[in-house]
This record gives sequence, C-alpha cells and structure tokens, in this order.
Amino acid sequence: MPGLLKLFCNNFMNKVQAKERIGKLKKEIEKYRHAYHVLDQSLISDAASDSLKKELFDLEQQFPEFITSDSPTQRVGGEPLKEFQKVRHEKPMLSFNDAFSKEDMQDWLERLENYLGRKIKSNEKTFYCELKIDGLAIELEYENGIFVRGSTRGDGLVGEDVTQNLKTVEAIPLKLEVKNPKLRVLKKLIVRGEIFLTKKEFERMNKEQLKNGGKAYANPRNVAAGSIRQLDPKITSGRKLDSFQYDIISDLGQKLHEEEHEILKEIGFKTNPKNAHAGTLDDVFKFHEYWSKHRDQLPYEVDGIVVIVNNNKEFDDCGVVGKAPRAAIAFKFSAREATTIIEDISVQVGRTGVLTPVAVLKPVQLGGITISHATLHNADEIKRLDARVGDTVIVSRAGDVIPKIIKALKDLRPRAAKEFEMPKFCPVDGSKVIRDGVAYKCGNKNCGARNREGLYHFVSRKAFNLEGLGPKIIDRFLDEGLISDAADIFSLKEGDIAVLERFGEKSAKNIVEEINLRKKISLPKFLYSLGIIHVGEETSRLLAEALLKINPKIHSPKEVLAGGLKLTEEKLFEMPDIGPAVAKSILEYFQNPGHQKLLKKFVEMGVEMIVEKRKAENGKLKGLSFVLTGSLESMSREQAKEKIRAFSGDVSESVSKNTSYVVAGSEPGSKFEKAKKLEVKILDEEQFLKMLSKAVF
DNA sequence: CCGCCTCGAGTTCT
DNA sequence: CTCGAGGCGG
Repeated sequence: MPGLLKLFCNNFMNKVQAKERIGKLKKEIEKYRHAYHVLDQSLISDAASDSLKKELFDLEQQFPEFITSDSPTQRVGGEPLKEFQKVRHEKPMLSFNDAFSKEDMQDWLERLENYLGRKIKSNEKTFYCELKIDGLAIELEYENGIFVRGSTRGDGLVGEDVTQNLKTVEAIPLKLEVKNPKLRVLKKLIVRGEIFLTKKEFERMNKEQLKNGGKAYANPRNVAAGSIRQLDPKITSGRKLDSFQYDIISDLGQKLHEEEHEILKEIGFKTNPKNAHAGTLDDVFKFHEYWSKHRDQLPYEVDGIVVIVNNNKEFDDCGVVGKAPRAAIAFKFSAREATTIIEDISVQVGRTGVLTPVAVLKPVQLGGITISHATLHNADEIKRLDARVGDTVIVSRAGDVIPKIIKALKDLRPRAAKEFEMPKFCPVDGSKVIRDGVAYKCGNKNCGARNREGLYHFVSRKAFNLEGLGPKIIDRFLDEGLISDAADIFSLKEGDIAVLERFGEKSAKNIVEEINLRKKISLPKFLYSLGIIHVGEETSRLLAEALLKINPKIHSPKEVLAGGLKLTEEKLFEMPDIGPAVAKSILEYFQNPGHQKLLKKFVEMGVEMIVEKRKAENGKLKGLSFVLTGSLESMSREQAKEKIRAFSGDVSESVSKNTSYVVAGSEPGSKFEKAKKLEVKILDEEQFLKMLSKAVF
C-alpha cells in the first residue's frame, strides 16, 4: 500500500490528513443533506449518512481547530422552499443529539449532571422514553380550540406554512374537545408532533407508483416529507398520512413532560401509547432493547428512542447546546448500515480453485457485532462497485447476518487509490490464474489451497461430520505433515497427536475416538464428502441412486470406484437434474488416477458404507414439496428434513410456486415473505407436527 | 432460445 | 443468505 494510503487507514491521522478528510466529509455530507432536505431525494440511507457524520464529529473532537460554523455537525434541519409562506416559530424547533451506545448514554447523563452541578432528581419517572418515529416534525397552532396553522420545522427558526396539507391528515384534530375547565380558557395552544407514513401505506403507494411506471420511493419519511410539501392539497389527501403529537409549547402548568402527553390525549390529539416513563438508565436501556428487537412489528418505521428528562423545570434548567436541548437525547437503534474504510483486498482460494476477493475493513460496529471482513464475490462485483483499497464504503448485513458492501463513496476516495486487479498468479502456490466465466481459478488442480479446503469440506457437518476436527486443527495436522489427504485422517494415532504442542492425551484420544466412530457412513454422505464439482447434497443422493442401479449392494469405497468407472453419460442422464455439465464432472472425477488411489486408500483405512434402510416408496407425503425456514422447537432442521423424506416428501431450499408447504419456525427468514407473496401454504410447527403424525398411518 | 426452478458454493461472527 | 449457473420445459 502506498504510504499516504496506509496512513488514511490508520486510526491516527496527522493534522494535514485530518484537515483534508474533514473537508471531504463535509462536502459529501452536504451533498446528501441538500438532496435529502431540499430536493426530497435520498441518495444514501440515513444510517450511512449518520455514520459519516459520526466520523466527522469524532475527527472534529480530535482536531477542534478545524470546526467551522458551516460544518454539518453544527446545524440541523433544512431550508424552506420558496413556494410556501414562512412561519417563524415562537420557540425554536430543536432537534436531538444522538447516542449510539449505552456508554454514550452514560456520558450524556454525566454531562448533564456536571452542567447542572447536581444529580438529576431520581424517582420512577426520572425519564420519559418515546419511540423515535421516522417522519418529519410539525408544529400545530390552535386558536380557541380551532386549528389555524401548521408548519414544518424548516431550519428550526423559520418553517413553511403547510396548513392546507395538514388539514387532510385525519389524525390531526381540526377542533379540540376541551372539557377540562382549567384548559378551557386557553386562547392559543401550540403543540408539536410527528407526521409519518405507515409501512402499509408506504407499500401501497410504492406498488401504485411502480404500476404507473414510476420509480420506487426510497423510504416512508421521504414520501411523508414530499407529501406534506405538495402544493396541491388534493395530492396530500390521497396519501394517508398519520400523526402523533408529543409536545406542548404553551404553558398549561404541566410539571412533567409525561403530563403533556396525557393532556394531548385528553383534548383529542393522537399520542403514541408505546411511550413510557423510566426510573433509571437501566430502565431506559430495557425500553431501548425491547423496541430494538420488536421494531419490525410496529406499523411505522422507528430509528431509535428519544429519552427526555421528565421534570420540565429541570429540563429547562439544562438549557440548549447548539441546536439541541441538553436534557433530551436520541438513543438510536443499532444501524442496519454503516460506513467504514477498505484497508486491503485479500484474495482467497476455495475448494474449487476459484479466487475470491475479500475486503479487509477497518472494524466497524453494525447490528451489535464488529465487522472486519466482507466478501467482494468476484472481479465483476468489484468492478460494479468500483471498490478500491482506501475507499470509504457503506456496509450492511444481508439478511441481517452476512456483511455486504453496498456502495463505495467515490468522492471520499484518496487520490492514490488504484483499481483492484485480480492477481495473475495464485496467491497460494503461484500457479498461473485462468479465467472461467466470471470466476478466476488457480490453474493447478492440486493447488495446496484446494486440498486444504477440500479437507475442510470432508470433515464438515454435512459430510463426515467429524466434530472437534475443524479447519484450525486440519491446518495443524497438514502443516505438521501428519496428513496429506482425506484418507490419512483415518490413520491418525493418539501418539502422533499427543506429541504436538497444545494437544493433550485427552484431546488426542477424543479426536481418534471421534474418527473411528465416523468410519461408517451412508453412501450419499460419502459421495458428498468427496467434493466432486457440481455434486452437492442433492446431487449426491442422485449419484448414489445411479451407483446402486449398477450394484445394489455397495459396502465399500472400492465398490464405489468400480461403480463409478462403469458410469456413462447415458446412465447419468437417466437421473433427473443431471445434465451434461454435472455428468462430465462426475465422470472426470472417477477417471482421475489420484481419486482412484484415494478411494482405494479409504478401503485400507476401514471406511465402510452403511446400507440404508429402504425408504417407503409411497409415503403419505409423496408428491409434496416442503421448504423449511426459521428454527423449530421440537427438532433440528436436519431431523425435520429426514422425517419429511422418510414419508417420501421432497425438501427444497428455495420457495417457488411448486412448493406445497413452507414450514415456518420461529424467526423465519426471507423464504417466509416469499411464501406469502407466492401464496404458498404456510405451516407453523404445530400444524407441521400434526401432518407428520397423520402421515404415520 | 428464454425463463423459471433448483442446486451448489462461498461467506461472517459469536 | 445470495448469487451464479445447470437443467429442463415451453
């Protein structure tokens, strides 16, 4: 890596670099801000933009001399459009500072108490927690109980008059029902709240938009913002906006912020029933954790909670810092996206010899875990992303699990960043690299990496299932010269292992016992473990059938070899789902002298095939295909698969309209959504078990 | 030949 | 989980 580039990746920057980075970040954030607030376009997600702001904020803390008044960290809100009447807010509409962790929250409370010079008064209602809905803030004015004016936040001081549009929102009362005589005298009332779009309405609008040939909207908030600033109120009324109010600006003698919610509700406003008070920060954390987990069940988008010092007097005493009140903070949910920097791109060689580029990332917190690597799949993907070492990138977790690079932010690219090139020679053994479709492969069929990865595959759960013999240990044995191929595993002796460093007699004994236990294996699993290209779990089963047609009694690897040599294209084509490519790969495998030798060696080592009991040919589930998603309570997924197959049912990994049933356990994944979309019947665990029990008879 | 349905293969972190 | 690609039906 060139020197400058390297420094960019380090945590510590010198002044010159920090200044440059700060400048670039400011420009980039400003670009997104302008697009978002002024043009109602969402170029990147809020989470990604927040992540950039956080980096800028941290850098500015480190180098305060570079803080300028035009920095995005020093401002909030947007600019009013020319078309609307301006409204000057009686009291500025503030925003909130953000916290991203429990530590941030503890720091916040500490800062608060330092500022006050005393502890916050603590009781069971110390704080008030509100769900932070992803919408836009509005102010509503009532005179003698009649709605007279509504406005957006704008820049906090001056907003836009959107009264006509707000009148179309049914959640906003046009006339207040003030029964309480204490409140009745009220001539003027100013309240504030949030305008938002429910997820359902957002989906409906998106569907309609797509039907009319338009582009899908980015997120509900954008649509809400766009809707409320329509010049034609009719358009607004066609969109079913919703609203909660959460703040009373007028003085009605309220002592706690919480009381404002009660009053709002009493006089006819819609308030969020999920909001709750909390006694301690720990209670706040519980509220945060609960909704962080359950936010998908809410009918609207939330991106965190707002925590407010409940006592209004104390709240006011804390004052304002910048454009946010000190005594309130937005405690964000862990983002689904973040930005970080590609420190390096390494290249791995897999079992099939394919070279896979992997981005080495500057570690970043995302959804509760630290991400340090993300696959870039192949050269085409890198080209598509135009991702380079040194680039700032947006990462997310696909299906909330696997890290994925969404986008490279090219304007933040250091000048020295060069385009990535696939190595010409294999990083493991130096052989020439050849191109095969989108993939690049190591030209050497016996490349060390292939052998190594092949061994990982051999011991894996779906193959020989040698527990306690994972990749790390395979590596040790290979490097110590104890094994060189899969068959060698079965000749391992306790004595050989126990002499190695960090291995005791006990663990050596365990490993050898495990190996002996697994010498007997079913034919499909044995075939799968060989790692024949294109032969996975499913095709192994088919291949086993094809071999059993030649010789119905296969007990030893030797008979597997004999059968394999008798296979022909024609015989393989008889099997469904085996075509030219797969057949060629299978035939080539058995022709290879090295593989023949390996199969014979397995015989010497005492590997044997279990003859499986004949499966019921006409079980009750024959002709039905199942897809499993989520986890079941009463059995593992493997067990469920076996049960279905035992009754002649089919198990598949992907949902289509041919799927008979989707069995959904707890926390189902995307297959559940797809099933709903395709209107495939969905079974819960109970129904599934019932079906199995019926199938017995 | 095209488009759908599946399967295979690779991947991350606790 | 997702992507790519093999198999197969239309």
